[in-house]
Amino acid sequence: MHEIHSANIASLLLQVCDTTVCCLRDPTLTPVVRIMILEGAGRMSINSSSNLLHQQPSWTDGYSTCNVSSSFYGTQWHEIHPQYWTKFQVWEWLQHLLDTNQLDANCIPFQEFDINGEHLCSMSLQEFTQAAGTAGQLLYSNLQHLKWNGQCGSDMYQSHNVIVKTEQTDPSLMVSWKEDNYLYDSGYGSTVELLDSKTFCRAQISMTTPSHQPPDSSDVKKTQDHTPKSHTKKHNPRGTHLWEFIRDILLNPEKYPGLIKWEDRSEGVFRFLKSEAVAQLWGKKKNNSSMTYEKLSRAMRYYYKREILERVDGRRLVYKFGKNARGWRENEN
DNA sequence: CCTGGGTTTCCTGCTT
DNA sequence: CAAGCAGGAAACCCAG
Repeated sequence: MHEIHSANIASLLLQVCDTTVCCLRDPTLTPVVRIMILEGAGRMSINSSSNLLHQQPSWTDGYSTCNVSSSFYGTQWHEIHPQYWTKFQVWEWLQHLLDTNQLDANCIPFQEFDINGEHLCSMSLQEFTQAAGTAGQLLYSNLQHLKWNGQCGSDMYQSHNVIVKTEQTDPSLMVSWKEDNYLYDSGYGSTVELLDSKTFCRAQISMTTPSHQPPDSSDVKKTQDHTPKSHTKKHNPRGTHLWEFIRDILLNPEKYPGLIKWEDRSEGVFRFLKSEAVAQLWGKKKNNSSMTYEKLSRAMRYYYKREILERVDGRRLVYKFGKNARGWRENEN
């Protein structure tokens, strides 16, 4: 594996070319110039077998304040220009868009995006629409923003530029649904209403250009009147929930291979391979060095009652996602 | 300050 | 015997 974490990348680049890093940290540089610098760094890369795509330094310090937890500890997609994303980072970006907009996993066919950042950046709006339907517009718009602004504005990923109209007409039903499905709050500062996957699949998405969006007079504002501050976020005190953390490991096996594996992908059955390592990773995420699998598993067992997990009798270290766990299916319908 | 959600910690007893 | 499971109880943290 060519896993190189951001800290390693920074030190690597410092060794290779201090000036490159310094240049990249210059906030006055435009993304285009940063790309040129990166390309230069790529030409002077350490050895030809190293994968340049894994050696990108931060391309904007602005991202450092962005609390994006969908990719947890490695080089994060938002730290580098989309042009240099790996396939995995493309998927992370897609996942983040799903999370922040509370979209359902089946709204974006990940298999259509088994491509790297370079390929992604070359795609036209039409190609995005072909690949991802109505969600393609969202992807395209967001990518353009990333390509040319590279800002991690608190709302740039989110719904201020998306109108979602559903067929769900009974407000009481919607309220009921929201009460029953509070679980999938990713904690990313999502500003959209929670959407049932089935509801969303019938949804219409229409796009407006963020830069042309009047701040207070649009339908969008009426439909999605949730600035990050005003949004009444469901409780998620410490970022990603444990079950989401577990799910993300399962969905990103290349990131942390050999920790957890699917036993039955379609049924959502999975098994801990390195239980203590997962616990330590979870503890690291929570700044809790004393986390153990025993404690983690207690938290896991609490999910049974909430039907986020189902019991798997007689099998050690085996769990199964329940009906309230979302985002783990390959094709959620 | 209070409350509730989501853990975290500790524990006992049981099973593999 | 160790490791894991089950679940009660209480504490803790944090956002609303």
